[in-house]
Amino acid sequence: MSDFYHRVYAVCRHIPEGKVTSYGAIAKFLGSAKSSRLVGYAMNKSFSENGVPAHRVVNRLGMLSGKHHFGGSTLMEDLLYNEGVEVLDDQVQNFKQHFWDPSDHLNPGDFS
DNA sequence: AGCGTGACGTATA
DNA sequence: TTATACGCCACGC
Repeated sequence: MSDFYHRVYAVCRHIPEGKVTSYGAIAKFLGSAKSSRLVGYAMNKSFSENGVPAHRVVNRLGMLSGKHHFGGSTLMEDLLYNEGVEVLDDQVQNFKQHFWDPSDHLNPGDFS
């Protein structure tokens, strides 16, 4: 639980369906605001983990920057769309509306 | 123990 | 406004 990766996974698992968040938001929530890249890096590794909805994590623009890592198919879009998130041209529509900020719903102490 | 890496984010030109 | 540059830092080799 003290591992950065593990904390990232934990936060991701808490993302509700139909919601998305950003790498930066997660990084900030974990206390390493400048380690947003690590979050993405961690997501990559998350494929070996179970229950980590990596498709609900996009960059701060709501862009599916990681879809290429989902096999290059529309899998990521499909997953999101299936949860009620509109996706067009690799971008989440109404991103602000679907955005879910960890720091607004989770207690940082639970991840210490 | 040092070096390269990256699904980001922000600052400049 | 679009394009490029660079800082960031945990992880794996």
